[in-house]
Parts: sequence; C-alpha cells; structure tokens
Amino acid sequence: MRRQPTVTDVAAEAGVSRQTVSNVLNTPHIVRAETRERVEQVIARLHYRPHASARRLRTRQSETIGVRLDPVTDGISGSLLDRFLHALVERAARAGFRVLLYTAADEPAEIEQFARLTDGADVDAFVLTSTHHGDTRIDWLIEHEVPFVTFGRPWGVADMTDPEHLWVDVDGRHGLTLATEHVLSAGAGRVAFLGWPAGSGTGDDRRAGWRATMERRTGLSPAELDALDLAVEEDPADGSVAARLVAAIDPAPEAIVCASDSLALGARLALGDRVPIVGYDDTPVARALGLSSVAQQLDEVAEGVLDLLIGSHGGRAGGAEGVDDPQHRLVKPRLVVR
Amino acid sequence: MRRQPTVTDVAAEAGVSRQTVSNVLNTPHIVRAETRERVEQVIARLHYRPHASARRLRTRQSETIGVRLDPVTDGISGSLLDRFLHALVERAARAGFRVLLYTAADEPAEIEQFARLTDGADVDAFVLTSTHHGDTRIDWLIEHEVPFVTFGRPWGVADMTDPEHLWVDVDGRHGLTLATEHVLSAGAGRVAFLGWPAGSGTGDDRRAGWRATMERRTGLSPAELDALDLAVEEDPADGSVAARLVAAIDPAPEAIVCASDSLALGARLALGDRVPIVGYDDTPVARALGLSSVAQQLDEVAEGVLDLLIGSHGGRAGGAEGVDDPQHRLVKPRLVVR
DNA sequence: CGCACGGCTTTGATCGATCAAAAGGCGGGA
DNA sequence: TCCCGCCTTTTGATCGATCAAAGCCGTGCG
Repeated sequence: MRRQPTVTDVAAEAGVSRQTVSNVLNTPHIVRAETRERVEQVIARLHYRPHASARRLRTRQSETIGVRLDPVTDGISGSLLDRFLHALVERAARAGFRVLLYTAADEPAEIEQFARLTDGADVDAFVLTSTHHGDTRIDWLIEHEVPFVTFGRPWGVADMTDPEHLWVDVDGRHGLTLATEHVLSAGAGRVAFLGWPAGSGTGDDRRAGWRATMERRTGLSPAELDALDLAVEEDPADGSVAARLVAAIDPAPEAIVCASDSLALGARLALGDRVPIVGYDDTPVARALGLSSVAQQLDEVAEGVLDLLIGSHGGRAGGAEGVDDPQHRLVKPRLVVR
Repeated sequence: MRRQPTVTDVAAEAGVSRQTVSNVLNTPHIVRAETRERVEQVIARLHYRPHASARRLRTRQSETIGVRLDPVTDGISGSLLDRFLHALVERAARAGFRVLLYTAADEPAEIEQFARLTDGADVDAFVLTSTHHGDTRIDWLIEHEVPFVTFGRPWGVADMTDPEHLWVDVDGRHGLTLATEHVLSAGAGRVAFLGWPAGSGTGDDRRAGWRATMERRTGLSPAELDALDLAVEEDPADGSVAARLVAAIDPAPEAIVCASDSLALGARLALGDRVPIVGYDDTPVARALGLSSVAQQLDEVAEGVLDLLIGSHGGRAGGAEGVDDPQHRLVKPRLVVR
C-alpha cells in the first residue's frame, strides 16, 4: 500500500503552499480562480484525499453521528429502525457525515457511551431513537452541550417545545385518521381500534386519531366508542385474542384499525380476510399478508433529523427556511392500500 | 464544555512524562507497578480519555470496522442483517472497536467508498455481508491490502480456501439436515423441499442438506426426490403457489422444509397448519406464526468475524487456538422447534 | 574500579491537517 | 513619491497522541 499523498505533496506539485491547498478544499472562494484550478488538477491527478483523523484533531469535529443500535426486539417491527438507519446513513453521507453505531444495555451505560464517544471526538452529535418520559440521556446531552436530535417527541408537557431539544416525529394521529377514513369510505360504519394500553405517548396519539375521526364522521356516542376501543400488549397472540372479542361485539364492527402491524397480524390470523384490517408501520409482514398499513416516511424523518442537526450544529442554515418551527418536525405518514 | 484533559495534563499531575502515561494505557507491563498505579489514579480522577483522532493520526489505525448497510430488502428476512449488526457492534465494542456504516448503490460505488474510508483512516477493516461469485470488491480489498472478512463463503472453487480471503458462514446444509431429521423423527416419511432455483451457493447448500438426509434416512430414489424438490423465487406468493403444487403430489408429502421463512410463510398461508412446515432464519414472522425454523447463530458469526479480523489485522492471537482452519469459520445453526 | 547490561523513564520528532497572523503585490489617493 | 488598504498567499505554531532513541540508575562481573 503506497503512502498516501498529503497536503504537502500536493502543494509542492502545484507550486503553492500547504495552506492554499487547504483553502481550495475548505474555503475555495478566497482562492484566485486560476490557482484554485491548478490545485484542483493536482489533487485529482494524485488522488489526494485529506486524512480525516488529522483534520479532526485540528478542527475538533468529527462529522460523525452516533446512533444506538437497539437490541433486536422480538416484534415484527424490528426492521423499522433498520429502514430509518439506512435513510439516515444515505442522507448523512450526502452532507459529508458518517454514522457510527454503538450499543448500550441501559441508560447509565448509554450515557457512559456518550462520554466516551464525545471525549474521544469520535462523534459530535447523536440521534436518539427511543425516547421516553423523563429521559435522563436528554438531560445529560443538554447539560454537556452535545448536539442531538431525537426521533420521537418527548411526551412531557414542558419538554415538547423546549428549544434545546430538537426532535422529529411521525404524526401518528394523522396516520390513524387516514386509516379510519379509508375504511369508512369503503363502506364500514363501525370501525374498531386495536391499540396499546393508555399511557404511552405514541399509542395514545394513534388512538386519538381514530377516535376523533370516528366522532366526526359517525357521530357514535362516547360509550359506543369505548366499546370499540381495545387495548392489549404489543404481540400478535394478544392481537388475536382481542380480535375475537371485537368480532363478538354486537352489532359487529365492519373493520379494524390497529396501532401496529403486530396487532394487525394477530387480528388477521384470528379473523382471516372477512374483516378489513389496517396495520401500522408497513412492515414486510403487512406486505406479505396483503394488509393495508400506515407507512412512516422514514426518508423524510431522516432528512428532518439531518436538517436540524446540521442546522444547529454546523451553524449552517439553521434549519430550512419557511418552516414555522425550526426546532421540531412532524412528518405526515401515508396509507398504503392493499 | 470544559477542555478535556490531555496526556500532558495527566503527566504533570502524576509527576511523570507524557510517554509514561501513554505506556500505562498501551503497554502497561513495561511500567513499574507503583508508577502505573499512581498514573491510573490520576487518569481516573481527571476523567482522562485519550483523544481518538490524535491517536489515529499517529498510529494510522482507527480501530473502526466499516459495514455496508444494504438498501432494505422487501423480504421478511430484512431484520437478519440488523441482528447480525447488533451482535457485531456489541462484540466489537468489547474488543475496543467501533462500527461505521456506509451505503453504496453498486459495486463501483462501494469500492469508491472503500477508497474514501481507508484513505482518510476512518476505517481499517471491512465486513462484507452479501458476497457473490466473482465479487470485484474482494479483489480490490486484497489488492490494496485492506483487511476484511466476509459473512458468507465465496462460492468459487479456488476462492473457497484462499488464505487471503477470510470468511465466516453458517452451515446451511447442516441446518437443513436438522430440519429434515426433525420432521422425519416426528413421523413424516416423505418430506418436500421448497427452495430457490439452482445456482445460488447458499440455496444449493441448503438443498443438499435436505437431499442427503432424505437419501440416508428414507432411501427414496433420485427420481422420487426430484419430484419432492421445488424451486421458486424468494417471495411468499411464490411459496404459496409451490406449496399447493406440493399438496397435489400423490402420495402427498407429510411435511415441508423451506430454504427461507418467506417461503415458509407462503406455504403456511396456502396450507394452514395441516402440514408441518419448517422455515429458515427464525425471523419474527416465524415466531409470530408458530413455525419451527432454523436459526443462524448470529452471535457466533459476529464472534467469528471479529476473531478473524483482529487476529489477522491486529496481529494478536491470529485466530483462536485449536481451530483447524484459522482463516475460515463455519457456524452450525440450530433448529428452533415450535 | 570500571563498564556493560537490563529495567524503567524521559526527550525530541512526528503524524497531516488547520488556525492565526504576517507578508507580498497591486492600485488609488494625497 | 509614498502610504494605505485590499486581495491573495505564505509562514510558523498547534491540535494530542505515539514512535524511536536516548538517558538514568542500580547490579553484576571481569
């Protein structure tokens, strides 16, 4: 493996100084056009590429984003993070950023990772994927002034609009509105909801989408809606049990919308295709079973995450123009009909 | 954010030189015990952590492994890579290695990434996950002396034992032997195989496991085995079609073993639980449907990959002792019975 | 008594880039 | 003519660590 050329080699070859080569790469506008072209040609000819570690040592920036890879969940939505990651890596690369993975068993361990990765200048920002109420990781990051963006809203009241906490999320409420509207338009009058127990921000948000749509479109009473609203744990087996309960309701609901594809799978296995079922997440399973499902637009989420991160951190742009709230993004999902 | 302490700070505080601090971290055995302890205490007290970029600049090693994140496949096995990645990141962390992701649309683009990542000393080894016959990436890596390990055997004849090409793979043949033995012991006499068209190394390997077991245990004629051997594309819909063909065979097979969970899912949807079906990969779908499936031991694969990589690259250990073939590892999968 | 040796520690240079500040060249105004 | 200021380029120092080689000190041996 031959020695890589350095700025000094390029400078000598082009008859300029090291700094000029550096300027051509980093601040081309201050270099005279003629000089710049000459240097660029030499760079191309020698296949020069700056040594990332040397640059990082000097600039104290790594242009690398840390993402935690969760232990694989047993749920069928396991590949969601995978899809998000892919989109993120791709977009990050376009902006000149790299993505570094890490794992951690629990929050203290993850905070230890934050410390390790930032001290060593391995990473200069983090993307957190599963946030929850009273997340200590967020406090640590804010306190240590480490840039970060979360995929997922903080569900605490005050946190939601905290300008120090940048977040991107998918509008689950809108997703269930779409799902519910869809089955209603297809002729269903009584649509049941299969979701998780109250208390999770995400679950409640999705439930609210179904409920508001039903109120608006059908005028069913609160008591009637309560009867159509089932809450079980995130598991296909529980979904099956709940689906059989739904089918036993009199008069029987004509469709079921679910908070996840796991639940939809359970419902589908219990009821077959007698009742239209809509899932959430558009996982490969939904695709394989031919179930309609609400698809999160992970590309857009990844784009939003990077906008916020680079805006806040690189000081460039400061978030896209024309956006009301430059610290937060709510992405609208779409319904995949099958 | 307060300035991080450096070796110089630690050295001054402990009353030793920079180099001694460095030695305590990198070659502790050459430092006198008393001195070492004193330095270690100062390190702990100041929360000193070496600056990774500075070290990399000097040592020309990044202790970082590059892994390509594939565009998400529509198959249900999508989360396989995810699981492997998780295991890899975890094991790598234990050995002091980081995992950096990248994407690439095609082989030339990936080779371009190799060049970029190695020139900048971002990465000093790669793990390739989907290799194929005549893979140009491998040639490039060997030619440029960049360490790498593939998850997946090279199926070319000469390549397989090439000492420059380190690989780890799962013994698919053994996996199908287990699956076939299992249904045979459970009483089935005629077991059909649902696999992919001949020509893919992986697919043929799995088929061979089924066929050899059937020959040994049932003594069916080659022609009879041919009749039980179906090849279709990797898609649940195709699996369903094939499963119906299987059911129409006279006399009807009493069980089906598949080359993937996708095919098993298709078979299950077509046939219900009348016929025992065994899948491959132990994906969440198999779990949700209650299908038995062959589970690749991704932890062991990740461990093998790191052994080979660190052995070859760091010069430490050079592969575990007592292993016949220090350049290659074949991991035995296990059957998850449901 | 002197010197070689081994164990441990220190010194000075270096990795490849960027920062901060100085220097050179040129045109315009006093 | 001289000086100022602007535009462009160069110079020297620096980021934080490790490498290579030298230095120190007590032992052992001729």
